[in-house]
Amino acid sequence: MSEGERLTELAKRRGFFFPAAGAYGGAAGFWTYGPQGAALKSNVEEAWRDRFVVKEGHQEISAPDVMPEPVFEASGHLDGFDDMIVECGECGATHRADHVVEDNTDIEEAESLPNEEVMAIIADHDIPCPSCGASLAGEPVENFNLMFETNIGPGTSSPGYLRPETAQGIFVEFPQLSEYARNQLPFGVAQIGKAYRNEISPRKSLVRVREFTQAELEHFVDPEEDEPPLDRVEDVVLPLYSGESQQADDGGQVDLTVGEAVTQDVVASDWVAYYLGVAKDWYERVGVDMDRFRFRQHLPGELAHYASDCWDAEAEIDGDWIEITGFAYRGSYDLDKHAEHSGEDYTVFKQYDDPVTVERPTVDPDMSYLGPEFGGVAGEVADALDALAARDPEAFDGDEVSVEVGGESYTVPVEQTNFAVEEVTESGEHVTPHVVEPSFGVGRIVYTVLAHAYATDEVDGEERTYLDLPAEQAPTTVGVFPLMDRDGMDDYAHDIAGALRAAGHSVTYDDSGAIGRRYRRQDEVGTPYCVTVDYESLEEDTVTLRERDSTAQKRVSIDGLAETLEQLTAGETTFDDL
RNA sequence: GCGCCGGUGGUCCAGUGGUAGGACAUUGGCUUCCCAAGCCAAUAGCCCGGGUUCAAUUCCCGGCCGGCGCACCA
Repeated sequence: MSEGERLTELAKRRGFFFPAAGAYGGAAGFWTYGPQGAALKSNVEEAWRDRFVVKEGHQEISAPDVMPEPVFEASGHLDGFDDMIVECGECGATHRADHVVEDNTDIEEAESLPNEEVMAIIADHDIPCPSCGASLAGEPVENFNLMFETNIGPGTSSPGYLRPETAQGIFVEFPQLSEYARNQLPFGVAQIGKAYRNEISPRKSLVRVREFTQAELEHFVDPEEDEPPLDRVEDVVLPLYSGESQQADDGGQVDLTVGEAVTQDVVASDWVAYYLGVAKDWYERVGVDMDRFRFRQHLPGELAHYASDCWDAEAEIDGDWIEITGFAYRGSYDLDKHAEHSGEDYTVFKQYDDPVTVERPTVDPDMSYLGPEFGGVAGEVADALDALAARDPEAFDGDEVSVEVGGESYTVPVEQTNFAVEEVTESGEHVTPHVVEPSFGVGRIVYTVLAHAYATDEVDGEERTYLDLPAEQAPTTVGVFPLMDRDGMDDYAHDIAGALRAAGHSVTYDDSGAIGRRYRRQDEVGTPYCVTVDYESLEEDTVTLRERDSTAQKRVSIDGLAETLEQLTAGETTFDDL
């Protein structure tokens, strides 16, 4: 059985995750997290929040899942997510229409052409189906959009879309968010939420799904000035698989510290390098096996439209590397787009320490001259003069100056332009922040953590399955059992379970079946500790504390039991030291 | 979306043109004072629709779901 298969089996049996709406046949790409899975996922999210929001001093928001169409016009998802598809009438295979055109003609960027035109090109060139060779001429070219569409309110006049990434919810609100950050760069805004993509074919359980949870951070920085606090992570070792290595015949993964990766320019962006370092430690914390983990650089052809450099965190399962996080330097792409489409201001005003005085060439053309002289183009001539002054002030050195408007040359006496060089005092400038984006796929991380935690060993000649989840992530912290369900041991155990719950622990009480069976149940859901009440407990107020991974037991006092568990799960003490 | 394979209690499987059986799990009881023990009992299933047939879980067609390959993965 593959790792994936045995995990899927355990996940369903123990309540981690299973296909949604199975009673109605299910819907591909949708999964329900059961009690254990929801708890694990929530713990992973909480650990992310702790590290990427709280510890970094960032802010978290929660934007809607549905946004109106213009948001996605601006973000590029309406076009970029919209694939042109042509279906072969012979074999039924579907192909990217723009791709078959590009592959069979000299035409580039066929995606930007209208569907009818692409269809005509296919017919003109009699392009064959890549699968079966039959002609695709005459087959309709249609759109397939990966976004789920809906209508906002009654009717269809106001289309909306389920967001295909949570990021746009942050970008679009930048003007407000900047205000809350007192317009001071840098600042980071995070969001944990659902995103939706109508994938053509969902695969591999939680890996490729149609509804998923993202944990994204958009760190807005001043590209001129802001530097990441690299000293905090410079010694973190990164397993890097660079684009260069991927393309080399004998290339492989190279371990470099964050500091080395930056000085050797393996990771181009210091900001990306910083977050690779932060993230590496975080993956280890939540239970990703570092022997099955790497950072892989996107190849040039793989880069998204907005990214200048991008690294993925990947985890290995069943021999496949799956992307669990993307680290992208998005530049000012997103804010520029929203500024352009919305007409709102997506910049911050950066005030200089000292105002600077600059010499600025200006013109103030005498329109009472230009008007009669040039008629309808007078305004354009004036604009051209203005632009020329900024570009080439020396053009105004002579008696006359010429500009071109609409292919015609217009000559104006310099005297009439009122050319001057003024001293202007500037107190600052408008800056469009650049964005550093670590984007985590929570479900994939949960899946990876489970796959990597899956372990078997032998206890008293019997095979045992357990999840060696980090205590912090485990759905349940402690199982509490009465050795026998009688003689007051049950009451005593109930009291302990109640006290531990009151102290904030996640507790499972179980009095069913033999004690060994109960241990194994908890092993399979990764519960790190079990407490058992026996006859001795009733007289001496002690219990046995059992550790999951070693199955070792120690007798401890019930006084301070909650604190002991707290220290164990926080890693402040070890079981061996008890 | 195309192709191949598959879909039987919660899980893993066996089996059959006359509506099914095991193992594990679950629940109750007995037993048992620390690692899935034993005994008794109970609960629980043929993915959906259509067709062929006296009769379909079984054969055929379509759908849905899953795995794999191709394509896709901004």
